[in-house]
Amino acid sequence: MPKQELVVLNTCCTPISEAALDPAQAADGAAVFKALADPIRLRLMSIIASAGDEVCVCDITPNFDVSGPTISHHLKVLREAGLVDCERRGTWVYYWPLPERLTWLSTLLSVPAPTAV
Amino acid sequence: MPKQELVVLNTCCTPISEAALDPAQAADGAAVFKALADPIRLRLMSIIASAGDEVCVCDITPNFDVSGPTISHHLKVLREAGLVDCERRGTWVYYWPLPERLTWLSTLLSVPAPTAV
DNA sequence: GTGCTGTCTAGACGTTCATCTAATCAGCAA
DNA sequence: TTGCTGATTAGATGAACGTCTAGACAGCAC
Repeated sequence: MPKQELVVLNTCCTPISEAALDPAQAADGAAVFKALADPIRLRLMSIIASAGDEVCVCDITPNFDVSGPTISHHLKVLREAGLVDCERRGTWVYYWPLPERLTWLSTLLSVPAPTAV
Repeated sequence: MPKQELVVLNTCCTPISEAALDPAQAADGAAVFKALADPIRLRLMSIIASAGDEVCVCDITPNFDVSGPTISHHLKVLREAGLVDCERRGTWVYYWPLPERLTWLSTLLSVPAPTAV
């Protein structure tokens, strides 16, 4: 696989309900959300993330009604967003999740328990 | 690890790392992520969510380099995604967050274990 | 009423995106 | 080598998106 250009990985870990983002943080976050802002990609991500193991592209594609190249394109978007990674082994290519990214987004959106104010 | 203290509220609340989404769930989720997939909207959301109170549009707009109508358009997108709501009072319009939506997304993306594997 | 301010709506314009087909690359087996 | 399969890349096309200007609307003050 060619080297992929990842968006800035770390930095922001304060929930948006606690502090507003500066423009650069917002750009980073929006870029990752954009990767999840497509029904097919979100479903791809959920399939890979829930597998508990790596998943072969050959097992993914039949679940969708779009062409193989389209799936490949969406997987590339997820890859470039740092949400998944992949490796070719022989004939097949396997994908697995990079959970740090999901955790980061989850933290970003988390809201303190709505207990007493 | 300490159980994540995120409030599980409504409808879809199984993290994608536990179960894959069906197409309908993916479409719902993607629609909300799309609302956050723009730098200006994500920053708007963070300003409103972090305010701890409602925010006047007149206090929001000066923070951005785009025109008033553009801000208005983005606020409408956030509104239609169920992320914020607003009310006109006299001359000014005030926005506040709807935290259930954020909680839902946060839960969706949460990763159960610190991924020891 | 007139005038002013704050916000939203309408329409246009250029860019970005999702999708397809066709072609290419990677690996395996005669 | 040739042939076949799985996956990605390249290029084209139509739809969706972000932004703008101009105009409309809501409310307040005079």
